[in-house]
Amino acid sequence: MHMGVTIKDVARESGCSVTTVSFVLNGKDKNISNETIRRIRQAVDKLGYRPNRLAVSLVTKKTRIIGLIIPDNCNQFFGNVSKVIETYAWANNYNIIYGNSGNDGLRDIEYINMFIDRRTDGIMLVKSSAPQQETEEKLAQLIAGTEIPLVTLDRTIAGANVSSFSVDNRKGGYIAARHLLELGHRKIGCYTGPRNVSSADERTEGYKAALAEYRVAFDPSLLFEGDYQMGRAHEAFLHFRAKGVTAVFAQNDVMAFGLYREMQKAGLSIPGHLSIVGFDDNVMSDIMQPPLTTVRQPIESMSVSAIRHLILRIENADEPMPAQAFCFEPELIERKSTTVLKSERA
Amino acid sequence: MHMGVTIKDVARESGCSVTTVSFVLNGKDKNISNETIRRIRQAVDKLGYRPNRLAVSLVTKKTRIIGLIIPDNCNQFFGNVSKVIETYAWANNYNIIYGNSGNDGLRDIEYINMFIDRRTDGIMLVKSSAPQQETEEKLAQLIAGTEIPLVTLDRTIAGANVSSFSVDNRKGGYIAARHLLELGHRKIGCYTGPRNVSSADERTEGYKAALAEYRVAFDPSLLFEGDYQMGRAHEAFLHFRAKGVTAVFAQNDVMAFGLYREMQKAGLSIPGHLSIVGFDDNVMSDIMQPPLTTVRQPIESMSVSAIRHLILRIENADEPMPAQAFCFEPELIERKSTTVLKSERA
DNA sequence: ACGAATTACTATAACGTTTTACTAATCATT
DNA sequence: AATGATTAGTAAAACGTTATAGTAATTCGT
Repeated sequence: MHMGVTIKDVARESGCSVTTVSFVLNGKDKNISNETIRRIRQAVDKLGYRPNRLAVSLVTKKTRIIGLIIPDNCNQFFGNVSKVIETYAWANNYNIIYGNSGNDGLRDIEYINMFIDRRTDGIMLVKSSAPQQETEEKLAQLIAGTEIPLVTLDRTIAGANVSSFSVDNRKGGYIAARHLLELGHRKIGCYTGPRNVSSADERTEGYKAALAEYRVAFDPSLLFEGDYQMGRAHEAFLHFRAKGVTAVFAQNDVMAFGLYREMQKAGLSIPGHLSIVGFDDNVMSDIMQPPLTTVRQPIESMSVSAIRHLILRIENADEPMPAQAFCFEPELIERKSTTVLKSERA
Repeated sequence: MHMGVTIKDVARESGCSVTTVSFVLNGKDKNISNETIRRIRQAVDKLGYRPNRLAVSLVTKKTRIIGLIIPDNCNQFFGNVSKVIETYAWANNYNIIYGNSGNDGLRDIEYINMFIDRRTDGIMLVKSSAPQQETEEKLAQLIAGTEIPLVTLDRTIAGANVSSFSVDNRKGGYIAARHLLELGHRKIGCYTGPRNVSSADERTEGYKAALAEYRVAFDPSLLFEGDYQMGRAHEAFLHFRAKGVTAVFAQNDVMAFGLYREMQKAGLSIPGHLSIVGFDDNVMSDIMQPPLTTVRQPIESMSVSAIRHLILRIENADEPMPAQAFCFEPELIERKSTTVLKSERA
């Protein structure tokens, strides 16, 4: 019970050396008599001894801690990622130290340094958006310079040799836009994530590809740069109204919800006045009025694959595995927020 | 740059003892000549030395890690709590190891033991619901037996002498029910959180108090026990329909959203056919159609107070502070999901 | 000019484990 | 009866820091 019980106390209580105690506690008891084992276990129970993990880590050079960086735990998507990762880690005897970067690239770097200082066994990074060129380079350098296994999730780092796990964003953008095109829309707004964030850029690429396939000229003024949050929804709404679009592809559900709010305030109906397709398949998207048509990311399997891979790398540090980009299939979930274009605009 | 740089290397490089290096690195350099300081800093830079936090913690007996337990990071409310806590901790040079208990009381205990083993400086606990009597007692015992400062957030532990931070749930339940009563409703369903979870029980208490004040007899069959998630929404909906209630107080927003979904599926309107008031003021509640009337919890200030208090306790471990229950004011946010009772039922 | 105080350091014990290399006793083999 | 293998342990070094108690040289007060 008492806090400061050390292995020495157990040794004293059971009348043998700390070496022996350590051996039986770690299952290396081939050469220890049953009687001694019994005495030691008894002493452990009596004193309520639990090994100090700091001391263990110091000598074994393994902490069984994984560092996790996400932009913002309030965001459903990242909250979900974080939960899946922690749960899988826990089941495999790892714990998670986590940090919110707030989409500040410098924070990514600070957290990674902290993880290095704390000797975490691995790092799982969901990179911040809004990266300055310089910061991004520093990040890549920092990663290259450490031996701690690191994998990225959702967003990739330009010019870093690490394994990444993300949905096929290009394809996701493509199927979102194609869906709208098939419904007859031609003036399709694109409410993007932050520029220079791989996921957003790729979704925009896919959007363009679909336009091209349908021989619709790409009009850059139909893009509106968001931040994957709801903050700029009002400006986005104004912009799209001014441009007279009949549909918009919002690059995540949260921004789509922002548009819902603005449409409602303005007394406009979805999909009557505007068709909307989102991205993520947020839990709320099915409950919204109307239910949101969206591109589903397989968050759970992506996250599990990522953490499983990371642990694999940690535990097989000897055999070199080349960095790989793991790509997951997006899926269009058709609900009620999109409809065929009416010939006369509302 | 190289990983295994230790303080000894710095000592060698700068031509002085490790003691001296340690002193200047920790600002205890009153008695160190400027020249030596300069040489040491230079060596540190050259070698890219960063102290091993495990070793530091082992000797200082401080990890600057705080353990956080929440039921489920996917839940907006807990996700928000977790983010606020981590951000405040980070700003004060603490890091967070966190765990999802999945509302399993045994996990709470396992996590706490892990935190003890890892010598976290403090523990912030959002207790799991669904506690068995026995588990709850074990938890209280475990907490009583450790010297690590611990505070609870949102939910309190029966019979444990720890500081708690939560909204005045009783009052919250009261104002929710009173609002409905003022609108003329008399058959008011109560979609509760899990029984034996303090927050839920107290909200129900408040609901009863309001009924009493309006001289409406309390009917236990108007309660339906939920789990703060959306899972049982369908049964809840059926139950309330069968009972012919004209309004329901859902003890959190997520369950209210579940009701939204069911109402919509059934082609029924809110608040036309049913008035609903939620609890939490989830970010989505303003965006739902209709916007949800709900009882706001001041999540941010609750969480900040809790973590601030925890850190205070950690850093003033000597002066004994008695356990206190900190209570925060709920606030009714009136939106569009409630309306006056029409004399003829829909 | 002498002891006391100050300055600029350092050797070493601790923190709580794991692990390597060793010992001493018993057992089996020829 | 001597040799080798096995059994049942232990002493001590190592992990990378901090912190205590010290030393030797200089400065100061009177």
